Amino acid sequence: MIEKTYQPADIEGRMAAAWEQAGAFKAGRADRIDAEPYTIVIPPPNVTGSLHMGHALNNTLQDVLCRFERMRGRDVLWQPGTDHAGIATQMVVERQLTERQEPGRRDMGREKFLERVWQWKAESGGVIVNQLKRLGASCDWSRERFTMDEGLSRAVVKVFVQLHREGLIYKDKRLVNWDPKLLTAISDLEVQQIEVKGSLWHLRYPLQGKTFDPDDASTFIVVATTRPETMLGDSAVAVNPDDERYTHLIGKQVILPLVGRLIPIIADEYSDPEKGSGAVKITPAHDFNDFEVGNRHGLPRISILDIEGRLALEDNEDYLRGLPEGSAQLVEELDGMERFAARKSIVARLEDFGFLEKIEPNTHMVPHGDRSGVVIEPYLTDQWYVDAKTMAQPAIAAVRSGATSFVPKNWEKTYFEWMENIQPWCISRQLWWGHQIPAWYGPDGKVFVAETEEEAVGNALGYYVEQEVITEEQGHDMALDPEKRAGFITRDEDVLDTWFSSALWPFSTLGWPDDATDVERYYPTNVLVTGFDIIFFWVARMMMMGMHFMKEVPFPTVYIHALVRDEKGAKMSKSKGNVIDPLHLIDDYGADALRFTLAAMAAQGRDIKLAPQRVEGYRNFATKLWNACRFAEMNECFLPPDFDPTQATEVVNRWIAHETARASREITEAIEAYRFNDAAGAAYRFVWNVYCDWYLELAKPVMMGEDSPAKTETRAMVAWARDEILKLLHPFMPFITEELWAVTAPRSGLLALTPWPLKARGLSREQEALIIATAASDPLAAPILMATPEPTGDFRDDAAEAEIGWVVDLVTAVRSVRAEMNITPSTLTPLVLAGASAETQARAVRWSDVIKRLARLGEVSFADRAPEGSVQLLIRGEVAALPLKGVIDVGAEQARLAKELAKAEADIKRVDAKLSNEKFVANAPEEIVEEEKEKRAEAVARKTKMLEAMERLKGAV
RNA sequence: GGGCGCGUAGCUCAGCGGGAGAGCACCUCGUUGACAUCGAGGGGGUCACAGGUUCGAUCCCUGUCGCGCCCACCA
Repeated sequence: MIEKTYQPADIEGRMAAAWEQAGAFKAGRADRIDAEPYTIVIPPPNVTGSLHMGHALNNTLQDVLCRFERMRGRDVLWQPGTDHAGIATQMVVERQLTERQEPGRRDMGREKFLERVWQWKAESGGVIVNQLKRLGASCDWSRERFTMDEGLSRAVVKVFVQLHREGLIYKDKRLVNWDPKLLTAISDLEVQQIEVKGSLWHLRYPLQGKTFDPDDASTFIVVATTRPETMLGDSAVAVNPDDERYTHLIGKQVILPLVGRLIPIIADEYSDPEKGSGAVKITPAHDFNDFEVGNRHGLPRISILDIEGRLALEDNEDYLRGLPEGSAQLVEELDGMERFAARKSIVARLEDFGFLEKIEPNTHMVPHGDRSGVVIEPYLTDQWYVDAKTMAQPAIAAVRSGATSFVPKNWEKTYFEWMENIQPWCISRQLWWGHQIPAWYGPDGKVFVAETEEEAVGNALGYYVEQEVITEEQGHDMALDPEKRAGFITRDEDVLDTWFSSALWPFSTLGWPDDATDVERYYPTNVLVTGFDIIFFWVARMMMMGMHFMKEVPFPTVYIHALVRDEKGAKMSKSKGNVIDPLHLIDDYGADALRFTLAAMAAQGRDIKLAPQRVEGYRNFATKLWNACRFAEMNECFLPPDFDPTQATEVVNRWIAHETARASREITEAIEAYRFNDAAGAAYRFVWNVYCDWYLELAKPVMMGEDSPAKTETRAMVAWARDEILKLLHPFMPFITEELWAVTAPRSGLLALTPWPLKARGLSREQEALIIATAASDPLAAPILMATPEPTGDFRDDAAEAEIGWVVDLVTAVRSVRAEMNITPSTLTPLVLAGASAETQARAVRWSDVIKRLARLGEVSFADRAPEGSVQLLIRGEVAALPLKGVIDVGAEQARLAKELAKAEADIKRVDAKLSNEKFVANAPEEIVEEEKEKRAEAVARKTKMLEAMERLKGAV
């Protein structure tokens, strides 16, 4: 029994439980052991995450594909899991500690802190998973993984060690993007360039050997900078070798103001005569470009900041080296000063001594940490890097060759652009939460990388024994006792970038490197579904790692979907307060409505501007479906087990079978091509505008009538088409369809596991017959293929389409004219078919009940000519007349006819213009020309009928 | 500075070489036996602008204007 009203919240919980209980989404089910696998790995959401609109879209699309392929009999593995999200998670837990006024991370110590994070994960890490379940995601939840699982951690270590051995991971001291708030290095991708209104300070650097005079430009050189505080670390001034203003100064020295250090004026192409003063200060330790210049000229790197971005001058050997007497005072005054305060202070001092020439307003891009939001400091440290340039080569080639392709294709350009200009990937992070780098150091800083501590320590001790740093006996003791080697062999404290483990996701989740069984069966995956915002972060890196370790692309297709924005097109963000919470939408309208909305809007573009009203509209669609099923139930529509829709005899039934097959094909082809919006649109139109608006209405008179073979057949067909609809909609609206599936008939299994409409699989008649025959003799395949008897005949029926088309046209035209003429619904108007063909007359008789009901007609009769004073309609070339003498306003009808006539004449004129154009006739394809000729004939006929109608109307006056 | 994309009905968006579509909103009518979360009918668009290609352009090409996004170390 179907409930009277559709209440999503009620059924969603029940259906989710039913799927869970049946193990419906488990990969490798016994009944599919011989089936072809279909694999998708979920883009793992952060454990700290909660479902936002992007997740909702992303997972809806994946779920549509998975449910679709599952119904087509594939062994679907949708691999779920979450990402440990290093920085984000650590921040969450640290915030929690602060809120609870507990000791901070550093006070607590690494081990304790990590315990706390795991504890937090156990308590709160499951939130997003449950939210995905609410959305209806048909993942194999029994296989849920986490990037810091034991198995995945082993994969990380193995990959690190192997890449290190191959020289593709190395340690290097160079400038990194340093986050002075989070106190860690971050990768280029985690840096956001933000436009900032700042200043350009022009500073005077006195030339050595001249007496500095602010009013005498020959005594100094002007450099322009946006970061005056870094001048403390300057080690040169660069000018362009071709810049004639400065050529005479090349090789001379300047005295660094305030500091007193002598630094050279060098010639370097980097200096752009157009920019600033044409002379630029070089600070190799605090600027990426200057670093390069410094390397070219062998300049010292003078780092003047500490990890928190404060001036660090005292005890700073690099800074103090070569400074004149008397510089101690400055060091004392400035040491420990925060960088922006230092900027002010230094500018003030420069101004005091006349070293500041001018300040110009200057808007420029300033790097910010995407997590911390603070200004990133280029900072000189030791970090681990992946040789991304080398690893990118096979990944680029794979896309070039088409082994992997992007949908839509234009994203490949973005991919190539980035991959071909890729920089070394900084993978070490000064955090605690993450995969600790498997590297150990000896007392001289030598690195030992190995998969286990045991191995690394063994190697290290062996080495130091050999080097006679320690005795064999000492080495033996240290090998056995961690305490004894403490301080001698130490492990690298740092952890890896979160994306390092994510890059392995397509194979690490399948058991690599421990167990190859699932890797063999499910790798490579079939498609990756994701947003363009993580092409670089994730897709590119999976391609690199997949190519390197699996020697095969991780996925042949990357489907890039849009980003969800708010109604005005702004990116949703908490700070803007424009976030639409998908869970609220689910509460208000149901998960099915939300899913359908997202699928319907998933046209391949850049972004989706979501208006909540859309969701309401699709909730109404679900209600419509619900009520259509109730209607079938009320009319005792059941599907007999041996029913064959292709063998129907009633025209209306043949017609709906034909239309259903057409819709199935459309939907199937659209999903196969990742045109989710087309698939959803086709389903929507079929269910509402074909099945509900016409088929059920046309079927009503038969179903309300006496029992008859026609009634029996119609009941069966109503049920058959309904079942097909439930199948076709299931990938988009799994909950409501599963519920309706269960309550509309006794079923042997879940809709989620029911075969997709077979005719829609694009198989030939012979192939289908073969499958059906195989299924009959193969018990394993039976549950999949035999659940529904498959049709034996052909669905296509042009005659039925023509006949129902006539009915639809007639009813629509009559309704339209009735509305225009303001005829009240209670007035039943007679219908006279004038000069109707035998075929039309037969149709009119067959459909008399229906057209009377739907068009509010009285008697239906035939005549040679339309009665005088009647409204005359043209239905498929023949006249249908409504004798409304006295009822209608003749003037209005005249106007209506005149309008129709004018339209017909305009049509003729337009077509004639084409057909009389020799070039058109000569150049246009034949079928187009034929089409135009047909149009002309039709328009001429229409014109004739209109003229006649006007004559008849005159007669009435 | 490079790259990508968008400007189609009041709003949100499809379409993309042969007379423009949907949902919502709007107007009129409707308690007809699944559904008022509904039904019937209707109004509303020189498809940003200007050139070009073509027999034919909303669709292809070029340019202009407006908007958005991504990448980039430019003082």
